Amino acid sequence: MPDLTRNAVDVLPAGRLAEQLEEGRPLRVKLGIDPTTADIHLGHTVVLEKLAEFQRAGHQVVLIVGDFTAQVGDPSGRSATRPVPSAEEIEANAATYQDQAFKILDRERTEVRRNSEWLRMEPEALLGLLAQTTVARLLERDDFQKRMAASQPIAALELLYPLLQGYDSVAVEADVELGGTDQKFNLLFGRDVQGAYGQKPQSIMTLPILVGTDGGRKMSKSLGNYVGVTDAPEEMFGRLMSIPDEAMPEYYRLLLGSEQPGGPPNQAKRELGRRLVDRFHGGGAGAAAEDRFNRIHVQHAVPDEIPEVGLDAYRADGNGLVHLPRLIAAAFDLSSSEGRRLLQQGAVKLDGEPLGAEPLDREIDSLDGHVLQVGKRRFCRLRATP
RNA sequence: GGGGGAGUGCCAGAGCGGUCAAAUGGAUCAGACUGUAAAUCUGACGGCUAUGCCUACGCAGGUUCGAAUCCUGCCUCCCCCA
Repeated sequence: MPDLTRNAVDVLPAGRLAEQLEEGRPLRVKLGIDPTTADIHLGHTVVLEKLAEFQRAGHQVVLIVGDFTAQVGDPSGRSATRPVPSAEEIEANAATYQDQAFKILDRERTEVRRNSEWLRMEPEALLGLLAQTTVARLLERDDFQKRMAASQPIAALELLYPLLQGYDSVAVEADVELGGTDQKFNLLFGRDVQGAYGQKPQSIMTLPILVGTDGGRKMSKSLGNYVGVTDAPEEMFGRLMSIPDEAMPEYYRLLLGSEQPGGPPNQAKRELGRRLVDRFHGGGAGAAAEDRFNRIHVQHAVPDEIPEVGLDAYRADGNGLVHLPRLIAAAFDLSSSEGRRLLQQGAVKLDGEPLGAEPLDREIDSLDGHVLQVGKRRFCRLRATP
Protein backbone atom coordinates (compact mmCIF):
# COMPACT_ATOMS: atom_id res chain seq x y z
CA MET A 1 0.00 0.00 0.00
CA PRO A 2 1.41 3.35 -1.00
CA ASP A 3 2.35 5.81 1.69
CA LEU A 4 -0.47 8.31 1.85
CA THR A 5 1.72 10.88 3.56
CA ARG A 6 4.22 11.11 0.72
CA ASN A 7 4.98 14.76 -0.15
CA ALA A 8 2.96 15.96 2.84
CA VAL A 9 4.39 18.83 4.83
CA ASP A 10 2.30 18.53 7.99
CA VAL A 11 0.24 15.57 9.15
CA LEU A 12 -1.40 16.60 12.41
CA PRO A 13 -1.94 15.77 15.15
CA ALA A 14 1.06 13.47 15.14
CA GLY A 15 0.07 9.86 14.78
CA ARG A 16 -3.63 10.58 14.46
CA LEU A 17 -3.95 9.68 10.80
CA ALA A 18 -2.18 6.39 11.38
CA GLU A 19 -4.70 5.55 14.09
CA GLN A 20 -7.58 6.42 11.81
CA LEU A 21 -6.17 4.23 9.06
CA GLU A 22 -5.80 1.44 11.59
CA GLU A 23 -9.54 1.43 12.12
CA GLY A 24 -9.87 -0.12 8.70
CA ARG A 25 -12.99 1.78 7.70
CA PRO A 26 -13.22 4.19 4.76
CA LEU A 27 -12.31 7.63 6.02
CA ARG A 28 -14.20 10.72 4.93
CA VAL A 29 -11.53 12.88 3.35
CA LYS A 30 -12.47 16.47 2.67
CA LEU A 31 -11.16 19.12 0.35
CA GLY A 32 -12.75 22.51 -0.12
CA ILE A 33 -12.14 24.70 -3.15
CA ASP A 34 -13.63 28.15 -3.49
CA PRO A 35 -14.72 28.94 -7.05
CA THR A 36 -13.14 32.39 -7.01
CA THR A 37 -11.48 32.08 -10.40
CA ALA A 38 -12.52 30.36 -13.57
CA ASP A 39 -9.97 27.62 -13.75
CA ILE A 40 -8.21 25.08 -11.66
CA HIS A 41 -4.48 25.18 -12.28
CA LEU A 42 -1.66 22.75 -11.68
CA GLY A 43 -1.12 24.16 -8.20
CA HIS A 44 -4.56 22.93 -7.18
CA THR A 45 -3.87 19.53 -8.64
CA VAL A 46 -1.16 18.79 -6.10
CA VAL A 47 -3.84 18.48 -3.45
CA LEU A 48 -6.31 16.88 -5.82
CA GLU A 49 -3.79 14.18 -6.65
CA LYS A 50 -3.40 13.44 -2.98
CA LEU A 51 -7.14 13.22 -2.69
CA ALA A 52 -7.14 10.76 -5.59
CA GLU A 53 -4.60 8.66 -3.71
CA PHE A 54 -6.97 8.41 -0.77
CA GLN A 55 -9.72 7.55 -3.18
CA ARG A 56 -7.73 4.74 -4.71
CA ALA A 57 -6.99 3.45 -1.22
CA GLY A 58 -10.72 3.02 -0.71
CA HIS A 59 -11.57 6.15 1.23
CA GLN A 60 -14.56 8.40 0.66
CA VAL A 61 -13.59 11.69 -0.90
CA VAL A 62 -15.78 14.68 -0.18
CA LEU A 63 -15.19 17.60 -2.53
CA ILE A 64 -16.68 20.82 -1.28
CA VAL A 65 -17.30 23.56 -3.80
CA GLY A 66 -17.18 26.69 -1.68
CA ASP A 67 -19.91 28.63 -3.41
CA PHE A 68 -20.81 30.29 -0.12
CA THR A 69 -17.33 30.82 1.27
CA ALA A 70 -16.28 32.36 -2.05
CA GLN A 71 -18.46 35.30 -1.06
CA VAL A 72 -16.52 35.69 2.15
CA GLY A 73 -12.98 35.47 0.86
CA ASP A 74 -10.30 33.26 2.31
CA PRO A 75 -7.59 35.42 3.85
CA SER A 76 -5.05 32.60 3.67
CA GLY A 77 -1.74 33.84 2.42
CA ARG A 78 -3.25 37.17 1.56
CA SER A 79 -1.84 40.57 2.33
CA ALA A 80 -5.05 42.28 1.26
CA THR A 81 -8.73 41.53 1.32
CA ARG A 82 -9.74 39.27 -1.52
CA PRO A 83 -12.07 40.87 -4.03
CA VAL A 84 -15.39 39.09 -3.95
CA PRO A 85 -16.62 37.73 -7.26
CA SER A 86 -20.21 38.31 -8.29
CA ALA A 87 -22.84 35.66 -7.67
CA GLU A 88 -22.95 34.92 -11.40
CA GLU A 89 -19.21 34.41 -11.59
CA ILE A 90 -19.24 32.13 -8.59
CA GLU A 91 -22.04 30.09 -10.07
CA ALA A 92 -20.31 29.79 -13.43
CA ASN A 93 -17.03 28.81 -11.79
CA ALA A 94 -18.68 26.34 -9.47
CA ALA A 95 -20.09 24.49 -12.46
CA THR A 96 -16.77 24.20 -14.26
CA TYR A 97 -14.76 23.38 -11.15
CA GLN A 98 -16.37 20.02 -10.74
CA ASP A 99 -15.64 18.99 -14.30
CA GLN A 100 -12.07 20.11 -13.94
CA ALA A 101 -11.63 18.29 -10.67
CA PHE A 102 -12.86 15.10 -12.29
CA LYS A 103 -9.91 15.15 -14.61
CA ILE A 104 -8.15 13.84 -11.53
CA LEU A 105 -10.79 12.38 -9.24
CA ASP A 106 -13.07 9.45 -9.96
CA ARG A 107 -16.45 11.01 -10.52
CA GLU A 108 -18.37 7.90 -9.46
CA ARG A 109 -16.68 7.70 -6.12
CA THR A 110 -16.64 11.36 -5.16
CA GLU A 111 -19.19 13.06 -2.99
CA VAL A 112 -19.57 16.64 -4.21
CA ARG A 113 -21.24 19.17 -1.98
CA ARG A 114 -21.75 22.89 -2.11
CA ASN A 115 -21.29 24.60 1.20
CA SER A 116 -24.20 26.96 0.60
CA GLU A 117 -26.26 23.88 1.47
CA TRP A 118 -25.51 24.34 5.13
CA LEU A 119 -23.86 27.74 5.45
CA ARG A 120 -26.94 29.60 4.29
CA MET A 121 -28.18 29.10 7.83
CA GLU A 122 -30.55 30.84 10.18
CA PRO A 123 -29.06 33.89 11.92
CA GLU A 124 -29.46 32.15 15.27
CA ALA A 125 -27.41 29.25 14.02
CA LEU A 126 -24.74 31.63 12.78
CA LEU A 127 -24.60 33.31 16.17
CA GLY A 128 -24.18 29.90 17.71
CA LEU A 129 -21.22 29.29 15.43
CA LEU A 130 -19.71 32.68 16.20
CA ALA A 131 -19.95 31.96 19.91
CA GLN A 132 -17.50 29.09 19.51
CA THR A 133 -14.37 31.19 19.34
CA THR A 134 -12.72 34.44 20.29
CA VAL A 135 -11.37 37.33 18.29
CA ALA A 136 -7.94 36.78 19.76
CA ARG A 137 -7.98 33.22 18.52
CA LEU A 138 -9.00 34.32 15.02
CA LEU A 139 -6.36 37.00 14.92
CA GLU A 140 -3.61 34.56 15.79
CA ARG A 141 -3.10 33.63 12.22
CA ASP A 142 0.06 34.75 10.57
CA ASP A 143 -1.68 36.55 7.70
CA PHE A 144 -3.50 38.85 10.09
CA GLN A 145 -0.49 39.43 12.30
CA LYS A 146 1.46 40.60 9.28
CA ARG A 147 -1.33 42.85 8.13
CA MET A 148 -1.72 44.44 11.52
CA ALA A 149 1.99 45.01 11.73
CA ALA A 150 1.82 46.75 8.36
CA SER A 151 -1.31 48.72 9.27
CA GLN A 152 -3.20 46.93 6.52
CA PRO A 153 -6.96 46.50 6.70
CA ILE A 154 -8.64 43.31 7.80
CA ALA A 155 -12.26 42.99 6.83
CA ALA A 156 -14.54 41.75 9.59
CA LEU A 157 -15.86 39.29 7.06
CA GLU A 158 -12.47 37.68 6.73
CA LEU A 159 -12.49 36.88 10.40
CA LEU A 160 -15.42 34.61 9.78
CA TYR A 161 -13.76 32.47 7.20
CA PRO A 162 -12.13 29.83 9.39
CA LEU A 163 -15.38 29.34 11.28
CA LEU A 164 -17.29 28.71 8.09
CA GLN A 165 -14.69 26.36 6.70
CA GLY A 166 -14.63 24.59 10.03
CA TYR A 167 -18.37 24.24 9.92
CA ASP A 168 -18.01 22.53 6.55
CA SER A 169 -16.09 19.83 8.36
CA VAL A 170 -18.93 19.51 10.85
CA ALA A 171 -21.51 19.32 8.07
CA VAL A 172 -19.78 16.55 6.20
CA GLU A 173 -18.36 14.85 9.31
CA ALA A 174 -14.84 14.90 7.96
CA ASP A 175 -12.23 12.52 9.30
CA VAL A 176 -9.40 14.07 7.37
CA GLU A 177 -9.03 17.43 5.66
CA LEU A 178 -6.42 18.26 3.05
CA GLY A 179 -5.08 21.59 1.91
CA GLY A 180 -2.02 23.56 0.89
CA THR A 181 0.41 24.64 3.57
CA ASP A 182 -1.24 28.06 3.52
CA GLN A 183 -4.38 26.34 4.80
CA LYS A 184 -2.80 25.10 8.02
CA PHE A 185 -4.58 27.56 10.26
CA ASN A 186 -7.97 26.94 8.71
CA LEU A 187 -7.55 23.18 8.81
CA LEU A 188 -6.52 23.14 12.44
CA PHE A 189 -9.29 25.55 13.30
CA GLY A 190 -11.75 23.09 11.82
CA ARG A 191 -10.77 20.66 14.55
CA ASP A 192 -11.87 23.15 17.20
CA VAL A 193 -15.17 23.75 15.48
CA GLN A 194 -15.86 20.06 15.18
CA GLY A 195 -15.03 19.61 18.84
CA ALA A 196 -17.43 22.39 19.77
CA TYR A 197 -20.16 20.55 17.94
CA GLY A 198 -19.40 17.31 19.69
CA GLN A 199 -17.63 15.65 16.80
CA LYS A 200 -14.34 13.88 16.87
CA PRO A 201 -11.85 16.35 15.40
CA GLN A 202 -10.47 15.60 11.96
CA SER A 203 -6.82 15.08 11.27
CA ILE A 204 -5.19 17.37 8.78
CA MET A 205 -2.63 17.07 6.04
CA THR A 206 -0.96 19.95 4.26
CA LEU A 207 0.81 19.72 0.93
CA PRO A 208 3.44 21.97 -0.61
CA ILE A 209 2.42 24.97 -2.67
CA LEU A 210 3.53 24.54 -6.23
CA VAL A 211 5.82 27.24 -7.50
CA GLY A 212 4.63 29.10 -10.59
CA THR A 213 6.09 29.01 -14.08
CA ASP A 214 8.30 31.93 -13.11
CA GLY A 215 10.01 29.60 -10.68
CA GLY A 216 9.77 32.11 -7.86
CA ARG A 217 6.34 32.83 -6.51
CA LYS A 218 3.52 30.42 -5.86
CA MET A 219 1.42 29.45 -8.82
CA SER A 220 -1.58 31.70 -8.96
CA LYS A 221 -3.94 33.04 -11.50
CA SER A 222 -3.49 36.64 -10.46
CA LEU A 223 0.27 36.44 -10.89
CA GLY A 224 -0.15 35.04 -14.37
CA ASN A 225 2.35 32.28 -13.70
CA TYR A 226 -0.05 29.37 -13.85
CA VAL A 227 -0.86 26.46 -16.08
CA GLY A 228 -4.60 25.82 -16.17
CA VAL A 229 -5.87 22.26 -16.43
CA THR A 230 -8.14 23.38 -19.27
CA ASP A 231 -5.39 25.16 -21.19
CA ALA A 232 -5.06 24.01 -24.79
CA PRO A 233 -2.42 21.27 -25.24
CA GLU A 234 0.15 23.44 -26.99
CA GLU A 235 -0.45 26.25 -24.51
CA MET A 236 0.10 23.87 -21.64
CA PHE A 237 3.20 22.38 -23.21
CA GLY A 238 4.65 25.78 -23.99
CA ARG A 239 4.07 27.11 -20.53
CA LEU A 240 5.68 24.06 -19.01
CA MET A 241 8.68 24.49 -21.26
CA SER A 242 9.09 27.96 -19.84
CA ILE A 243 9.60 26.91 -16.25
CA PRO A 244 13.14 27.36 -14.99
CA ASP A 245 15.20 24.18 -14.86
CA GLU A 246 15.52 24.55 -11.10
CA ALA A 247 11.77 24.19 -10.71
CA MET A 248 11.68 20.89 -12.56
CA PRO A 249 12.46 18.50 -9.69
CA GLU A 250 9.58 19.99 -7.75
CA TYR A 251 7.21 19.66 -10.69
CA TYR A 252 8.22 16.04 -11.12
CA ARG A 253 7.85 15.25 -7.46
CA LEU A 254 4.57 17.06 -6.80
CA LEU A 255 2.78 16.54 -10.08
CA LEU A 256 4.10 13.25 -11.40
CA GLY A 257 5.08 11.65 -8.12
CA SER A 258 8.51 10.67 -9.42
CA GLU A 259 12.05 11.92 -9.55
CA GLN A 260 13.30 13.97 -12.46
CA PRO A 261 14.97 11.58 -14.90
CA GLY A 262 18.66 12.01 -15.58
CA GLY A 263 19.92 13.33 -18.88
CA PRO A 264 19.71 16.73 -20.45
CA PRO A 265 17.28 19.16 -18.80
CA ASN A 266 15.70 19.84 -22.16
CA GLN A 267 14.71 16.19 -22.49
CA ALA A 268 13.38 16.04 -18.95
CA LYS A 269 11.34 19.17 -19.45
CA ARG A 270 9.86 17.86 -22.66
CA GLU A 271 8.91 14.66 -20.93
CA LEU A 272 7.29 16.64 -18.15
CA GLY A 273 5.30 18.59 -20.71
CA ARG A 274 4.23 15.49 -22.65
CA ARG A 275 3.15 13.60 -19.56
CA LEU A 276 1.11 16.43 -18.10
CA VAL A 277 -0.54 17.24 -21.43
CA ASP A 278 -1.39 13.56 -21.77
CA ARG A 279 -2.91 13.58 -18.33
CA PHE A 280 -5.30 16.42 -19.05
CA HIS A 281 -5.92 15.92 -22.75
CA GLY A 282 -5.63 12.20 -23.20
CA GLY A 283 -2.86 9.94 -24.45
CA GLY A 284 -1.00 11.19 -27.48
CA ALA A 285 -1.92 14.81 -26.91
CA GLY A 286 1.46 15.45 -25.34
CA ALA A 287 3.40 14.25 -28.35
CA ALA A 288 1.17 16.27 -30.67
CA ALA A 289 1.68 19.39 -28.59
CA GLU A 290 5.43 18.83 -28.66
CA ASP A 291 5.37 18.51 -32.45
CA ARG A 292 3.61 21.79 -32.77
CA PHE A 293 6.01 23.38 -30.32
CA ASN A 294 8.97 22.17 -32.38
CA ARG A 295 7.47 23.46 -35.57
CA ILE A 296 6.89 26.92 -34.22
CA HIS A 297 9.77 27.46 -31.84
CA VAL A 298 12.53 25.27 -33.15
CA GLN A 299 11.92 25.22 -36.91
CA HIS A 300 10.07 28.54 -36.96
CA ALA A 301 7.60 27.02 -39.39
CA VAL A 302 3.90 27.53 -39.85
CA PRO A 303 1.66 25.13 -37.92
CA ASP A 304 -0.64 22.74 -39.80
CA GLU A 305 -3.90 24.26 -38.84
CA ILE A 306 -4.37 27.99 -38.72
CA PRO A 307 -7.50 30.07 -38.85
CA GLU A 308 -8.57 31.85 -42.02
CA VAL A 309 -9.41 35.53 -42.10
CA GLY A 310 -11.44 37.14 -44.86
CA LEU A 311 -9.93 40.28 -46.35
CA ASP A 312 -12.96 41.99 -47.82
CA ALA A 313 -14.10 43.56 -44.59
CA TYR A 314 -10.80 45.42 -44.16
CA ARG A 315 -10.54 47.15 -47.51
CA ALA A 316 -9.49 50.76 -47.27
CA ASP A 317 -12.07 53.26 -48.41
CA GLY A 318 -11.02 53.02 -51.99
CA ASN A 319 -10.88 49.77 -53.81
CA GLY A 320 -8.29 47.08 -53.89
CA LEU A 321 -6.33 48.23 -50.85
CA VAL A 322 -6.37 46.68 -47.39
CA HIS A 323 -5.44 48.76 -44.38
CA LEU A 324 -2.95 46.61 -42.50
CA PRO A 325 -3.39 47.94 -38.95
CA ARG A 326 -7.07 47.22 -39.11
CA LEU A 327 -6.53 43.81 -40.62
CA ILE A 328 -4.02 42.87 -37.92
CA ALA A 329 -6.30 44.22 -35.22
CA ALA A 330 -9.23 42.18 -36.45
CA ALA A 331 -7.27 39.02 -37.14
CA PHE A 332 -5.59 38.83 -33.75
CA ASP A 333 -7.99 40.70 -31.53
CA LEU A 334 -5.80 43.74 -30.97
CA SER A 335 -6.32 47.46 -31.39
CA SER A 336 -5.27 49.03 -34.66
CA SER A 337 -2.77 51.12 -32.72
CA GLU A 338 -1.17 47.93 -31.56
CA GLY A 339 -1.20 46.73 -35.14
CA ARG A 340 0.76 49.79 -36.17
CA ARG A 341 3.27 49.32 -33.42
CA LEU A 342 3.79 45.69 -34.29
CA LEU A 343 4.40 46.67 -37.90
CA GLN A 344 6.95 49.23 -36.77
CA GLN A 345 8.70 46.66 -34.64
CA GLY A 346 9.02 44.27 -37.51
CA ALA A 347 6.80 41.75 -35.77
CA VAL A 348 4.40 41.29 -38.65
CA LYS A 349 5.35 38.83 -41.38
CA LEU A 350 3.74 37.72 -44.59
CA ASP A 351 4.83 34.21 -45.52
CA GLY A 352 7.75 34.66 -43.15
CA GLU A 353 8.92 37.92 -44.72
CA PRO A 354 8.72 40.96 -42.43
CA LEU A 355 6.34 43.67 -43.54
CA GLY A 356 7.92 47.04 -42.82
CA ALA A 357 6.21 49.97 -41.20
CA GLU A 358 5.35 51.29 -44.66
CA PRO A 359 3.11 51.18 -46.54
CA LEU A 360 0.11 50.80 -44.33
CA ASP A 361 -2.11 49.81 -47.22
CA ARG A 362 -1.48 46.79 -49.42
CA GLU A 363 -3.03 45.46 -52.58
CA ILE A 364 -5.62 42.89 -51.71
CA ASP A 365 -4.24 40.60 -54.42
CA SER A 366 -0.81 40.62 -52.80
CA LEU A 367 -2.31 39.30 -49.58
CA ASP A 368 -4.83 36.76 -50.80
CA GLY A 369 -3.87 33.22 -49.88
CA HIS A 370 -0.80 34.23 -47.92
CA VAL A 371 0.00 33.59 -44.27
CA LEU A 372 -0.02 36.56 -41.94
CA GLN A 373 2.02 36.16 -38.78
CA VAL A 374 2.44 38.32 -35.70
CA GLY A 375 5.31 37.49 -33.42
CA LYS A 376 6.26 33.83 -33.18
CA ARG A 377 3.00 32.31 -32.17
CA ARG A 378 0.14 33.94 -33.97
CA PHE A 379 -0.81 32.98 -37.50
CA CYS A 380 -3.70 33.23 -39.90
CA ARG A 381 -4.29 32.62 -43.59
CA LEU A 382 -5.76 35.49 -45.60
CA ARG A 383 -8.60 35.00 -48.05
CA ALA A 384 -10.04 37.60 -50.38
CA THR A 385 -13.45 36.00 -50.52
CA PRO A 386 -15.34 35.71 -47.26
C1' G B 1 -17.10 60.73 19.18
C1' G B 2 -12.07 63.07 18.08
C1' G B 3 -7.56 63.39 15.01
C1' G B 4 -4.68 62.13 10.65
C1' G B 5 -4.14 60.16 5.66
C1' A B 6 -5.47 58.17 0.75
C1' G B 7 -8.21 57.66 -4.03
C1' U B 8 -3.52 57.96 -10.73
C1' G B 9 -2.95 53.59 -16.47
C1' C B 10 -3.79 45.70 -16.16
C1' C B 11 -1.48 45.74 -10.86
C1' A B 12 1.74 48.30 -7.46
C1' G B 13 3.33 53.19 -7.16
C1' A B 14 5.72 58.40 -8.37
C1' G B 15 4.06 63.18 -9.87
C1' C B 16 1.40 67.91 -6.71
C1' G B 17 -0.12 74.53 -11.86
C1' G B 18 2.55 74.33 -17.92
C1' U B 19 7.82 70.65 -21.08
C1' C B 20 2.14 64.74 -18.39
C1' A B 21 -0.84 59.93 -22.38
C1' A B 22 1.71 60.79 -16.86
C1' A B 23 8.54 58.46 -13.63
C1' U B 24 9.73 53.51 -11.75
C1' G B 25 8.77 48.21 -10.86
C1' G B 26 5.72 43.95 -12.06
C1' A B 27 2.52 41.78 -15.77
C1' U B 28 2.02 41.75 -21.06
C1' C B 29 3.67 42.14 -26.27
C1' A B 30 7.70 42.46 -29.83
C1' G B 31 13.09 42.12 -31.50
C1' A B 32 18.02 39.74 -30.58
C1' C B 33 19.99 35.47 -28.43
C1' U B 34 18.69 30.30 -26.95
C1' G B 35 17.54 23.38 -25.87
C1' U B 36 13.23 26.57 -24.22
C1' A B 37 7.32 30.62 -24.43
C1' A B 38 13.89 30.25 -19.38
C1' A B 39 17.77 33.83 -18.28
C1' U B 40 19.89 38.18 -20.37
C1' C B 41 19.87 42.53 -23.50
C1' U B 42 16.77 46.01 -26.48
C1' G B 43 12.16 48.23 -27.57
C1' A B 44 6.91 48.90 -27.07
C1' C B 45 2.88 49.24 -23.83
C1' G B 46 -5.07 54.46 -23.92
C1' G B 47 -7.79 54.91 -28.67
C1' C B 48 -8.22 56.56 -33.72
C1' U B 49 -7.22 55.03 -41.86
C1' A B 50 -2.71 59.41 -37.19
C1' U B 51 3.25 64.58 -38.04
C1' G B 52 -2.95 65.51 -35.99
C1' C B 53 -7.38 64.44 -33.22
C1' C B 54 -10.16 62.15 -29.11
C1' U B 55 -10.48 60.09 -24.23
C1' A B 56 -7.96 59.61 -19.32
C1' C B 57 -5.41 60.76 -13.12
C1' G B 58 -12.65 58.75 -7.53
C1' C B 59 -17.43 61.96 -8.98
C1' A B 60 -19.53 66.97 -9.88
C1' G B 61 -18.61 71.91 -10.23
C1' G B 62 -15.11 76.19 -9.99
C1' U B 63 -10.33 79.33 -10.33
C1' U B 64 -6.69 79.99 -14.46
C1' C B 65 -4.39 81.60 -20.94
C1' G B 66 -3.46 76.51 -18.98
C1' A B 67 -5.25 71.62 -13.72
C1' A B 68 -3.60 64.75 -12.28
C1' U B 69 -1.65 69.04 -9.73
C1' C B 70 -5.25 74.88 -6.61
C1' C B 71 -10.56 75.75 -4.47
C1' U B 72 -15.74 73.92 -3.11
C1' G B 73 -19.13 69.99 -2.51
C1' C B 74 -19.98 64.78 -2.80
C1' C B 75 -18.61 59.51 -2.75
C1' U B 76 -15.28 55.64 -1.22
C1' C B 77 -11.32 53.69 1.64
C1' C B 78 -7.43 53.39 5.48
C1' C B 79 -4.83 54.44 10.15
C1' C B 80 -4.56 56.31 15.20
C1' C B 81 -6.98 57.84 19.88
C1' A B 82 -11.64 57.03 22.66
